Amino acid sequence: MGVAGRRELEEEAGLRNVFLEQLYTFGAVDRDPRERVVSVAYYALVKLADFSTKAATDAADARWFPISKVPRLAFDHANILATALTRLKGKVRYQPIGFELLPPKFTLSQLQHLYEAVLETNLDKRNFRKKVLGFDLLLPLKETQMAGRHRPAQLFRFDTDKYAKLKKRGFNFEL
Amino acid sequence: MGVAGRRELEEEAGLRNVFLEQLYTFGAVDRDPRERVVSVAYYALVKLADFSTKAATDAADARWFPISKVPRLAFDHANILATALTRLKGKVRYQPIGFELLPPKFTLSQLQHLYEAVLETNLDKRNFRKKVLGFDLLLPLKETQMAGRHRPAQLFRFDTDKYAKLKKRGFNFEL
DNA sequence: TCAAAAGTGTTTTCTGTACACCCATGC
DNA sequence: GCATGGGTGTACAGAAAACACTTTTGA
Repeated sequence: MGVAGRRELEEEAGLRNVFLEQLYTFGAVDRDPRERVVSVAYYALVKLADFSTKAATDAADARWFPISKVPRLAFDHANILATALTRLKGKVRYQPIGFELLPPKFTLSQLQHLYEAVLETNLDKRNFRKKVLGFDLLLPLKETQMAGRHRPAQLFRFDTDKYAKLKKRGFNFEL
Repeated sequence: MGVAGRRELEEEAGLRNVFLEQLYTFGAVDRDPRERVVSVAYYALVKLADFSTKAATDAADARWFPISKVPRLAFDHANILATALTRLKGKVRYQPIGFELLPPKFTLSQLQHLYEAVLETNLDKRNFRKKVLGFDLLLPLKETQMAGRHRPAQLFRFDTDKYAKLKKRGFNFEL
């Protein structure tokens, strides 16, 4: 499923291997029922780095907005966006999709900031680390990341194989 | 949304006021792509009592199966059913949809059996009652139900108004 | 009086949350 | 040496889980 959407994304925006999920199918009831438009909406999670390089050049009219600054949208598009955000907030709590939005190597702080942004809350650093490391899905690398004049941060990568196995066994992640 | 599906249900099966939710939109990729069939699937929760009376007469070819005994289904229908079951199991945990499947007056044991069936587990009687009554969404009636040679059971009804209000405030139910 | 389901509290374990200080680095 | 974000452990409270006996009825 979502094959067409995936191909679209790939051809139009040059993005592959992104998290892509069907959102909802919207039927515009308020228009002429004989000429009814039905939109099967998908949403994707795209790393900002990927987007700004490849996609920005290929799909010239695509743009990037912070949630708080999205302009007025045509038709029911605002509604669709709202649906997507609600879904994302719900989904992020029991499925570790946060990792889709980070580069392959990332620090725990980056991950935390991401979750804080999506959930629109603040999280306790120690508790966050405790919990997320407790899932045993993050592999510490031998590298660190130096960014600014402070202690370098440990880099991790997400263990997709392990995650796939646990998911098959009906494992439950709750952040 | 789901207006058409609701009308269908009402006209074809004579069922109204049932819980109806969009499930997923299935595109049959494996058929000829130019003559592609796209199915927007919905699922509904129907009280067995309603179904066997009204619906059974109107929609003559509709039948009722226990999950374990559903016959082989055509096309991708088995896949659709599996999707619905997964969704139901997930949904039942944070939204009290169990009540949709019971008559207006019901006992706590009935409710518990329902949850056990859907979740495919056993639940502790005392813990279940404690939790479910803790939500303060069940109103005890002055009636009891006698069914068999044992102590009669207290009947309850679900407080839909209160639920609607709590839901608006972003309340979180977790069973 | 027996079988069968209804009903009821307490203890223990686990999970979530709050909270403060040292560390490594660049300037 | 100081500013900045990285990194760590413990104590407390509330939630979840385990657990066994009495009650009411029909036969």
